Amino acid sequence: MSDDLAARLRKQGLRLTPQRQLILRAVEELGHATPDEVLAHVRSQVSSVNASTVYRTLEVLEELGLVRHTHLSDRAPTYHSTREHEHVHAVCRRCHAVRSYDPAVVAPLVAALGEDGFTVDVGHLAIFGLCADCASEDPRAPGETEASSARLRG
Amino acid sequence: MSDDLAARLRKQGLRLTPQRQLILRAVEELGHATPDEVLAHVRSQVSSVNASTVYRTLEVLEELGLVRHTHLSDRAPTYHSTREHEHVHAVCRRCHAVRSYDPAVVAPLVAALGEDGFTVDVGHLAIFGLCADCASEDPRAPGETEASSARLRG
DNA sequence: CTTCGTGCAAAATTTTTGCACGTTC
DNA sequence: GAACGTGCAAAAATTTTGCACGAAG
Repeated sequence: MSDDLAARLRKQGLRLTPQRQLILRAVEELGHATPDEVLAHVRSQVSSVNASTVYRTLEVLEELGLVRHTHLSDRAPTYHSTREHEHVHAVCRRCHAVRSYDPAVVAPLVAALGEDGFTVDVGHLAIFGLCADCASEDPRAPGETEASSARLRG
Repeated sequence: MSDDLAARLRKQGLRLTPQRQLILRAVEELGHATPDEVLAHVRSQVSSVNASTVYRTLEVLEELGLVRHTHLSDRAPTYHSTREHEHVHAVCRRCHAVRSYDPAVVAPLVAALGEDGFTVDVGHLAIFGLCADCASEDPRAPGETEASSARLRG
């Protein structure tokens, strides 16, 4: 974990700093978090950490292979630790719940595109749709988007 | 097509305007385009179209079901026409080429999550990875991100 | 003529960048 | 002590919003 961070940084001639440790830990603790959320989390522990440091650090951590990002919303990217087992994300458009699935669910997909020479980045996959709860609660016509439902609600 | 637009607009009490026609046509002609690209395309034909109109119109068109968006890059969303057959997008991290696949490739995935009550929005799916050309041209260690390769290159 | 849509300008977000200073190795 | 990292402030880039005027039905 943190040893991992220190080791990987050293191997690249980069330095171990409190910010880098805090930001990595924040990602691990939050599970899935946007740069903004990471910043807030880190700041709740230490006051003076800058947004630009978060952006720069998340980039470094991703290069080191310690975190990854996916797009779990139409907005900011969300980062997660690579210490978790690799997983596929499914996001409910309605309630925004995120469920993780075993990569096995996309094995056939990986195989199919693989025959075409395409190597799927499974960890980056974000699958949007409607979760069981939301589907039963309040069925809507298919094809509706988050935007449209927001507008119809508003 | 445009008739479709007129009809759907009318049904919602919305109005048919030249901007809406142009923007829809731009999306159809471009295949996959960001709001910015749509704006540029429209402006190449008619001078005075505003960015905010593009944003607002893409939202309306999506509500009408005439266009959809996915996230084919880490940045802006990209819109495509729903007149095309529904398809799954695979984007190469390296060369940014976008290939469309038949939804059949994700049928097992849809089935798997379906058993869990999750309804997959196939049209929104964006699969990242490495295409055949790029994989053979210049193999890299697995786990590398676009950011890291950019940095290593830079 | 009534309602809706657009352009414009300003604001709000989110992310990036340059630079001087402080820290790590 | 040399190189790297951070905070800060400013700049970019992207998207949203309020409003008055023009256009569609």
